[in-house]
Amino acid sequence: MEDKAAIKELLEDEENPYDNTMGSTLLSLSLNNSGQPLNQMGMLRIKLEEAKKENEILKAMLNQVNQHCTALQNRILFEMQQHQLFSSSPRNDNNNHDLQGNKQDAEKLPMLHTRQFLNMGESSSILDGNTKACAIAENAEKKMLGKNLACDDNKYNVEGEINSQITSHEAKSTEDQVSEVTCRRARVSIRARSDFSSMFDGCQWRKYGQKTAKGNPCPRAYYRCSMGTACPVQRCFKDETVLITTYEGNHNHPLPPAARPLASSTSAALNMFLSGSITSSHSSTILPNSPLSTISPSTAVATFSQNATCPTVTLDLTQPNNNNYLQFQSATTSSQDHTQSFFPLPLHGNPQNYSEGLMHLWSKVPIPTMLAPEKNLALVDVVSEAINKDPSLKAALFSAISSLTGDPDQKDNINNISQLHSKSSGGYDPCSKMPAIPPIQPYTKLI
DNA sequence: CGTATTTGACCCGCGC
DNA sequence: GCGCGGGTCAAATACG
Repeated sequence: MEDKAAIKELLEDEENPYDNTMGSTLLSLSLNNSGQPLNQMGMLRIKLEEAKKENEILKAMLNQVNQHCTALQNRILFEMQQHQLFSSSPRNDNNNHDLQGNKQDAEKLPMLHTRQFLNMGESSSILDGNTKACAIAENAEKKMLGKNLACDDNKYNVEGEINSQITSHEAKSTEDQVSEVTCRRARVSIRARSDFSSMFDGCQWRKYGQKTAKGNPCPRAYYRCSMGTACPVQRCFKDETVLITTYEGNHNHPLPPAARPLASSTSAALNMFLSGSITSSHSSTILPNSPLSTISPSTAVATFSQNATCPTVTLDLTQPNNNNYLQFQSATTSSQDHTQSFFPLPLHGNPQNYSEGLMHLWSKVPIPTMLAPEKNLALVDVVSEAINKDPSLKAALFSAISSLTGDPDQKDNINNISQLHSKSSGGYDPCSKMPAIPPIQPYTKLI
């Protein structure tokens, strides 16, 4: 019994890496079991190893589930859009080729941002706060790709990979490393009209400063994500008539459902940009089979800028839009150190979980009833109503989900979702639709 | 009383 | 080298 209790205690410590009591536990074991310390210690070590392996397996399973979830969200969105194109456009036959391509594109996209999401709890905690490691890894990546990309700590999935990048780089000259230390994390900037002084995106933010930028009467507020201990993600608001929200860094904790879609969309854009899919040399649409090829150009643009310090994606949602995609144009400015690219990017995620801020994104979806900004949240109801009214759409969704998950019960889930929102089609109540946010962990000040 | 926000001071990178 | 401005710190204050 005593051994079992000791093993249990050890396993509990293993499950809670932040509880640094392992040393004292081992010490007490060696004292309490002085009669047969070696045998029992050996057994405990074996069981500890087994527990570690099981933990790794569970982590991998969790990652896989997350990946499927994101892929599913994209697939649903794509199927809905495909259905809309087929039902509304007289040129359906001519678009088949495009749509096939779009399907492929839509299936590729989850790979990008899902990878970034999975990285959040793994690589960012290693790299964040270690600018040198970031710069070193970045340089190795630059060499590998042969492109002059800015720093992106999102690309390094495992610690071993990071270490190998660092090791391979150690032969570099010191002055190169110094020049790379100035590299900063990639940023995503979102411009949206809002009556609110901040943007509800599903995360908890703690304000730590405010400055009045020169030439701008409106102050700029600085926030840090307070959902995880020392989460490196930061953002600032430029509180104008158009709310500008800039994000920097990666979360080092699991995101709440409401925060995933927005982060997913923006990270996908960043990944496309940083992986070299978009360069300043592009002068036309990168995804030739995108729905954009059949739709007139949109005026909602996302600007990719790669200045001297960090790459930035700016999603401008202040312009009227007429399709499901943000229009990323591709252009090169006259400035040598500031190139811009524009690119079509599908919006990801489940509108059910979208918060107010993300509804600015969804307000750009070309659904006639979504014209009034104050009715942005009604999109959820519109979608659910569409699912309810159109059996073919529901069947398409079911087919898409089943093909991904192999779970026939997903049909019930679709029904549940659509029924849920058909019931809530009354007044607009942002609070009631705000997703549940996990308890906030105590704020830890960054050093 | 604990937590969040405010706000002036400070640090540091960058341009001239 | 110096000044400017963006970003951060931390004490004071507000709030629940």
